[in-house]
Amino acid sequence: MHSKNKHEINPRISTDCVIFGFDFSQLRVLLIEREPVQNVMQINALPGDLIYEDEDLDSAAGRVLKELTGLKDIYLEQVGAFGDPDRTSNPNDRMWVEAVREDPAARVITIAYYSLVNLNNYVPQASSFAKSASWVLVDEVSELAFDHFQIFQAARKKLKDKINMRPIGFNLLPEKFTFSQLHRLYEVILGRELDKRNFRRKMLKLNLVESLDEKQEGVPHKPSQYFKFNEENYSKLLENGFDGFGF
Amino acid sequence: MHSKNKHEINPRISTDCVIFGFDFSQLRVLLIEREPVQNVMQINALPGDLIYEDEDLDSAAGRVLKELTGLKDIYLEQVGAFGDPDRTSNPNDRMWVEAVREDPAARVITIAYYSLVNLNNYVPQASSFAKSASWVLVDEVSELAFDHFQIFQAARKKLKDKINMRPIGFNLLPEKFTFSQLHRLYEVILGRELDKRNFRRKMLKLNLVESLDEKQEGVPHKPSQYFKFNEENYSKLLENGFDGFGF
DNA sequence: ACTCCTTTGTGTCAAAAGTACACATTGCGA
DNA sequence: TCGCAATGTGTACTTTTGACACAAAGGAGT
Repeated sequence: MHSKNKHEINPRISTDCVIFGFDFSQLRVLLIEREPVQNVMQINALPGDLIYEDEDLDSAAGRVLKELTGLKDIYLEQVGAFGDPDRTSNPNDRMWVEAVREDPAARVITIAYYSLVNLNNYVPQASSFAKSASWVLVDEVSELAFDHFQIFQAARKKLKDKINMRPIGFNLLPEKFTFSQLHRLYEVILGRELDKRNFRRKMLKLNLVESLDEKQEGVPHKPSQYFKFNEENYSKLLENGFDGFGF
Repeated sequence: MHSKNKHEINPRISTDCVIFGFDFSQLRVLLIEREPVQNVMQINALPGDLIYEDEDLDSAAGRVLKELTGLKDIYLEQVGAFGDPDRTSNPNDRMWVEAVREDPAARVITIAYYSLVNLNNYVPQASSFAKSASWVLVDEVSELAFDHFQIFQAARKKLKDKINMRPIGFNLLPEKFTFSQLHRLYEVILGRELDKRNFRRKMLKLNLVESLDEKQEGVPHKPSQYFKFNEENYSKLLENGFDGFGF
């Protein structure tokens, strides 16, 4: 008749963060190694941990990320919930959970978040149960703990969809940047080449970047103009419901 | 050092379904009324309930939907996780939870799913703790239980984004349909008018619909041609990575 | 000072897609 | 047979896309 029945579960909720970092040449993702536990093979993992009782999901993700990697004030967006009952089927994962968790048998459902940041602005500092935290090239990510690889892939897809839906955010970009850097960003995320001239034309029409009276210096080639974002136009565009780039 | 600490939570996981139904003139959403509980004001809710221990999230959503409304075999897609700690702050909701749940104080985190179906193919049959289940016009949805209104809005936005990304699925459409019906579908979901001729041109170019040798009968005006979906072309399009309609 | 190297920055043209718009056709019903 | 209501169609114009190549700037090495 209603939900009072023996099937009710008693799960744990965790949150995992997929932080993409871009240094204007390559796309990386922030991974941790966990503190060693006897007999458990070292394997990379997304920064993630159980959430607290009175914490909303978004805050929990921010806190966990900070605790494990030192990164803070990052705008996180939800990827979704992941929670196969056999999420902890890998023996390594199970041993780790048994060593670390109060209730290792409990089922865990995780809410994943992602973000894209300027890699140079964030230097990860491992703490809590993270032994190390570092930026790994996305193309070199292989085995990850639990279902983290699946989560990583989902986040990557979401990032790709997103860049076509909304102009890339300010959080990512340095104060000033060159067009080539912006160009590379799009190529890396979309995973394909974009014609230089067509890219420039399209981007300029959006009026989201404007050129500064400043050029690169000390480069052994024609110096490029620096640009900055126009935050005002960006807000306007978002208000009016931006409908996609279509690169 | 690690996550063995008193903050760990002991939450419940539920799933809520936002099923949009279209009858080729209006867009509706499937809502239930819960069995009355003393002193609890009747209020609409999304069909949703706690999940079982060994159930993956997707299956749980399907099961819950079927239990409450009789609808089954509906392709559900995840909207996301919702779980403000004060989700049950409304007194009505709290009373209802106290009457119905084993552990009414437990925090609940819900994973929301959505779908779009042909309203005429699904006749809801309330059961379990649902007193009634019915299709409500989306524009007439007002107060809902818990954070269901927020979930509903998120799902609606997702649907809108989606229709621009992927051609509308077969699950929705009857065997045969007219172009006007298809046209109306897009208008209703996008919430704006689309030029009839341009819509037809664009849709035909996709090769997803083909005309049957059959016309409407008995209508007091020029009868329209019937069309059907071309499932083969649809699959092909999805494989090749369809990039959006842009209506 | 000259040459080389590397990266920047720019324009055009043809094809495709988008947008706006009006009128004849069909079949029923009165 | 006239009216009504919805279907179905084409064209002209504008905008966007996509492909494509070469001169310009500045440092580095000789």
